[in-house]
Amino acid sequence: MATIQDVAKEAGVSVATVSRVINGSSKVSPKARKAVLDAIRQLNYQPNLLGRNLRLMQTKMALVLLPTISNPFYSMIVKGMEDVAHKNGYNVMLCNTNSDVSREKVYLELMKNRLADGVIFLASEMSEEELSQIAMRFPVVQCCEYKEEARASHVSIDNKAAAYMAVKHLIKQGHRKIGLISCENSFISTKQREEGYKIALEEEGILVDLSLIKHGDYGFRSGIRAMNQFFIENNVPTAVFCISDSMAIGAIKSIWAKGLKVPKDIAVMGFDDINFASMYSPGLTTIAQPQYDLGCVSMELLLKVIGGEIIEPQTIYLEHELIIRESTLG
Amino acid sequence: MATIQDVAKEAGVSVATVSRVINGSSKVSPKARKAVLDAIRQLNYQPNLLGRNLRLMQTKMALVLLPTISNPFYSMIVKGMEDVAHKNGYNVMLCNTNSDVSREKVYLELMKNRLADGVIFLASEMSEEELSQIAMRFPVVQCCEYKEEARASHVSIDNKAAAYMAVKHLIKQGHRKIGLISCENSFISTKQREEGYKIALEEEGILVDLSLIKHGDYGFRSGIRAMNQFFIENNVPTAVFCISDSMAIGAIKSIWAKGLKVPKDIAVMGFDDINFASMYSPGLTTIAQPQYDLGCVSMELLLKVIGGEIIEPQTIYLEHELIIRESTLG
DNA sequence: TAATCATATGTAATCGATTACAGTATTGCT
DNA sequence: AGCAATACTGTAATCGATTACATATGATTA
Repeated sequence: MATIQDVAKEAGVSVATVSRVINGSSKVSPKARKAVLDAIRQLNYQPNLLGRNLRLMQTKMALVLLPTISNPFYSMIVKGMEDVAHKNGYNVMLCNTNSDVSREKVYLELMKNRLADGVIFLASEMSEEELSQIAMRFPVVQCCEYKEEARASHVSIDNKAAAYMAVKHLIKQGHRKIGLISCENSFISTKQREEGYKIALEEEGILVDLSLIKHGDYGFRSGIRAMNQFFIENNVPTAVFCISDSMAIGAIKSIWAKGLKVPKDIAVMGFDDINFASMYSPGLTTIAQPQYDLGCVSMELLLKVIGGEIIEPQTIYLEHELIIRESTLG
Repeated sequence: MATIQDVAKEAGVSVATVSRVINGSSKVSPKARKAVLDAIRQLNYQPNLLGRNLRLMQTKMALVLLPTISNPFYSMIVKGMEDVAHKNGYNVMLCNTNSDVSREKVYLELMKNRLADGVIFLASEMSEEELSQIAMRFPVVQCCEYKEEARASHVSIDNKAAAYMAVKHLIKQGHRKIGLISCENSFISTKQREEGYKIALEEEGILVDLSLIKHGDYGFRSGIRAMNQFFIENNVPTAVFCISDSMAIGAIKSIWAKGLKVPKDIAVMGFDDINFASMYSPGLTTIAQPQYDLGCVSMELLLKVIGGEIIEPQTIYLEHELIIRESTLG
């Protein structure tokens, strides 16, 4: 495997000149440039980035930690991140954490070991203190989920306003007994969506009834179970707002199992607008997040932090959108 | 940021001793070891892998190129690859290629530039010659999809046998007029699944009718369109085998739109057993690939190639499984 | 022509680790 | 005590790039 030395020798110049040709960092005579280019082609030379990165103390690599790539919600976000990164000469290293803190930490070692210049967290499970610690020493951005107290930038939608909009839509359809299928976790989005749900009800003078709030784990099966609870308790709402599309689809399956129709008997709303939301029958009414933009903006922010353009943590909210489909249109 | 030099000074030993403590490469006196360990803790030292990797000319990093992370089919495969990699001190770098050859090549540069020790391709779009070229110079494994002529190892299921099994199942259910929704692409799996379909029919003395073969692009919408074709041409099979689950779900949606029932009027089969296959109503009969194992085996193979234990390209087939659900059970 | 300046190029230090080799201290044995 | 073997440690070269600084060359001007 050819090195810069080999190229220099082949071209009859010094390594400095070869380096200058490669990086275009300063003037090189046309003759020398041609000799170097010829030698590079001749030897099929590829610069060894290990050497370069060591010298420059940078890797042009960004870590992206996400719970699982199997969640389609993340795919457009990642696409946005990648597009921005590539536009700026950066590469993205995607890391599946499986929502496991120790896995997260293993991957963070890559940054601590100088194999990445910065990190974006998607739904990290780490504590606020740990995150703050890391953010103090390295460039960090949180995307979608974030820790309120952590001294690190974040980019997300306004989940409270989005949930508020969702529930308002159900109320406008004439519903007064509205269930919520939420999750028992520590994500800020969960808390904020629950808040939005409550505020929308209260604003209409509807009492928040805790027996109408059930919990799942974002997943399809948990949506079935949560909806079943309503039937078991014989306390069935006329509309259900689920904080994930997968749970909403589970809820619909549960409703069908009782011989009821969606939305005629019970209206169902999801959250996230995963691909499948439009593929389903009935099409699922949901809240769309600007996933691609969330990814773009997060990466832009990270690159600025890496570049030292930003020191103080930033907070950026992007717009969400209500997507009305058949599952709530009586 | 502390370096090994700083640790050496703090501990009052040489860098060699520090390195030996870190790597446990040879005997170090208990006293020196303690001094080094203390200094490391004191200075919060993390070895700079850029230096180490340059010296050792390895990165303990494996590239995984996949068309898109949004395809749930890949997620368990990737999980398997990651688990095996981590067990062997390796990290995985996931790269979204968007089925774009130029993107693939950009990512391959990372390996050519010594930032990764090897690469696994999932459904590469590169030509056989290009793949062979790369496999000659670097450790390469192909997973699931592969180029027949490329001189590189591959791990996959036997797609022909799997499709054969699928169609046999439909025949056993009493179907004689069986449609195929395939794809127009150059993937070997497509070709092999079509072959399996044809052989199963011929074996039963059923003539292969080309008007019963439609093409999509793996996606949901293309499944709708393909199924619609049958209705438009007024040449509707009693069962349809789709080479992807998403197209199968599209086909079901199209069938419903005609006021027909699945499986009563038309049976539908998919391929891949994506998560959603079991979430759908009716549950989708499909062929499951051992995704996790495919990932594990691919990575094990790659590590062996990297380690020089394997020189000649290997071919490994894993077992598939027929998953029978409601969509074909009349 | 000599002095000045601009341009092109090369030498060698540097990044942070690993490790061959050499050297020193300690131990065991006779 | 003397010597060999063993255990430990340190010096310095090395990986492959970048780049500050020095130097050589040629062009320009007084």
